[in-house]
Amino acid sequence: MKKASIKDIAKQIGVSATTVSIVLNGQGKERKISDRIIAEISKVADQLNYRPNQFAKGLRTGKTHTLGLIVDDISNFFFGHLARVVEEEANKLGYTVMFCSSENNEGKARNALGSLLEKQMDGLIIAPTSGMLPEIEKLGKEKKPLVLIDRYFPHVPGSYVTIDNFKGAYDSVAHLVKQGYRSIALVTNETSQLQLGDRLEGYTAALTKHKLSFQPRLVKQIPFGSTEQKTIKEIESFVKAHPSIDAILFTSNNIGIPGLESLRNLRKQVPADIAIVCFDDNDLFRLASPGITVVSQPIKAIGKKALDILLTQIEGKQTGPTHVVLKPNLVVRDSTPGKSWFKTFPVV
Amino acid sequence: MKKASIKDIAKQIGVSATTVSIVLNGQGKERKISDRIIAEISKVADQLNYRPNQFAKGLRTGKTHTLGLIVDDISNFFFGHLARVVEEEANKLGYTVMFCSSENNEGKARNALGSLLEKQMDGLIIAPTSGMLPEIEKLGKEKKPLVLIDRYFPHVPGSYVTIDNFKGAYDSVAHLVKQGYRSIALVTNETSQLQLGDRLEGYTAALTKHKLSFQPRLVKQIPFGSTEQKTIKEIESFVKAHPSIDAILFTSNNIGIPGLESLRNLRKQVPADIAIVCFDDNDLFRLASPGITVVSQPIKAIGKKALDILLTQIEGKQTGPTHVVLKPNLVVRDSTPGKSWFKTFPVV
DNA sequence: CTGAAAGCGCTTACAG
DNA sequence: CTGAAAGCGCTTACAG
Repeated sequence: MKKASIKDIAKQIGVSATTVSIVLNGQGKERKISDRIIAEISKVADQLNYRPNQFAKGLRTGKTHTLGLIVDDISNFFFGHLARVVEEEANKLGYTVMFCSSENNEGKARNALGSLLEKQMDGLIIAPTSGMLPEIEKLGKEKKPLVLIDRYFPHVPGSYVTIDNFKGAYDSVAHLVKQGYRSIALVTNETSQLQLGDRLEGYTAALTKHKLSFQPRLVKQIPFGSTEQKTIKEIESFVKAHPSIDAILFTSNNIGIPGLESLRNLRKQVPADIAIVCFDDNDLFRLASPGITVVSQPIKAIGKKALDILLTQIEGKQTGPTHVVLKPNLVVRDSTPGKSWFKTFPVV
Repeated sequence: MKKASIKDIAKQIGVSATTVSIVLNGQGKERKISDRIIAEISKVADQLNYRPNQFAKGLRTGKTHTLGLIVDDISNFFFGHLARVVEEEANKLGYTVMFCSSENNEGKARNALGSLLEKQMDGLIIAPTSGMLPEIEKLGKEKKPLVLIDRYFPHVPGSYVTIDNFKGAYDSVAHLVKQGYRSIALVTNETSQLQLGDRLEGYTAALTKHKLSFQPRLVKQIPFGSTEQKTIKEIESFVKAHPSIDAILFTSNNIGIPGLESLRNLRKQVPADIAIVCFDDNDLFRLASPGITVVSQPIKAIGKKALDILLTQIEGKQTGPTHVVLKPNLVVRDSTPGKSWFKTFPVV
């Protein structure tokens, strides 16, 4: 059984393709096609299991009703959930979305972008890698509907949705200081990526503000693309090398989750030996005991907002770039109980 | 700057669209186009930032090099990681993939399928909902390249990749019995879905085999689509209503993760009060203390195998339906220590 | 060595 | 009330 086309329907009824197209697009009444023909077309379309070819349609109309989303890793909690809300909202509006994972790898990111562009996406939501700068600039010049998420390029015009990363880190450190921790380390991926750079700045600013000196040796950077095993090992040696550390701020799940394993391998107790704060919430952090204190991002709001802005652009109502910076939320749990806690409940 | 087409390139050089098409498809040498023209076409294509319109290409050739994947929920650990390996493998082979979440909701599933079909996917990988039966049958008759994952329809011909769900449940229960548990409950979603039905059968078979009577009241079914809060509440009342329960087998993450919260709300200790086994591994189960014993699925193998089969079909080398049933892996952790454990390390 | 022409499945002025 | 014709951006026999 071959796929039915509009012509097949037309032929079978003895009517023109034009008429079929009009009826199938719901303009039958409006264009005053006779009720008999409308009914017949609908019936035959059903029988033949007709499905419009969106390619042909898109070729003709220039709209594909498909959006592209490039994230670091779709299997990651933050991006997986973000993808989910983008998909859900987009579906409600009649769009479908195509996801790609960049793995923070320039080559993959470029390929993903290229293929989404060739597939004529109506618009793009991108968590860009650093190397994407030229492509993003080019897209801006071509007026391609586009919104960046999670990070952006400060000097490139264009819309984006992020959180206040500086504040997220600042608040975390302030919280740790208040709880009595004094030797606070930062473990992060490459801080060349804007949001991680901002988190580093928030960290140092909070230290300074609280009269704790910023010590570069307490900042550990782990390159993107390191395997999980390698990350675990690196964090282990880092922690071993700095026994003074009493608290760690991890700047993302893909650092913080291996980080927990490192601590376990080292038989360091959380929070008795080391307190923990991590960016981005997930099931593990929420339900583990101890629960992990996190800087939680408003995932739903980020996804919805990004989609909103993108659709405004697609509909041509654009009025210059929109910048949205949402507030992160410090969720305090048992991994940062405060040093006084240990006096009340001494660890055996 | 408007998007450049093949004609724009042709016009600028004063050559035909045919020639440009040939060269851009790398058949320049073969078709003996002069080196000068080849060079010039490549140069201009670059300058104009030419990107072939895959729609037009697909319309003409009938191939889109795009695959569709329908899963329950892309933000779920199992399906997120599955999506990731399918994406990765597909990319290597020059395909991109379009994901949709069905939420185990018939309406959404149907919409997702419809839209993937309209978008002319070359092939489909689907974790089907029960109501999809007629559509799946129809696709089979149309010879659409298709492979089902996670579950299938026993009497519908077609390829699928699953694990041995019966064995997964059977082994879990056998393990629990060996550890000394005697009142083992099953908490699951609707068992009308094949893989869950198989898990229920494995559970009852193992009980019977070990001379423990199967007690229907110890099986709790929670409908798909229940909110997380509702699921938590339902499991709470279930556990409260059956104080004899000393172990629970959860048949999936979206039951087991809320299940952990229920137990925590009830102040039930794992494993001191209740032992736990859950289908599908994830970060939480692996890193929580106690670590949760799981039936782990070989996610990579499932994804790769499904893609393999799909591509064979797409390339027309099909030789009848292929059925792959992979072995699950029982990963024993601290949530099922065995009752003797408590004698050695009494719980305070 | 290169090009004219047809066609993939649609939509859209335009005409009657 | 309905249809013929052109065209979206490509590829592919076919011809010369």
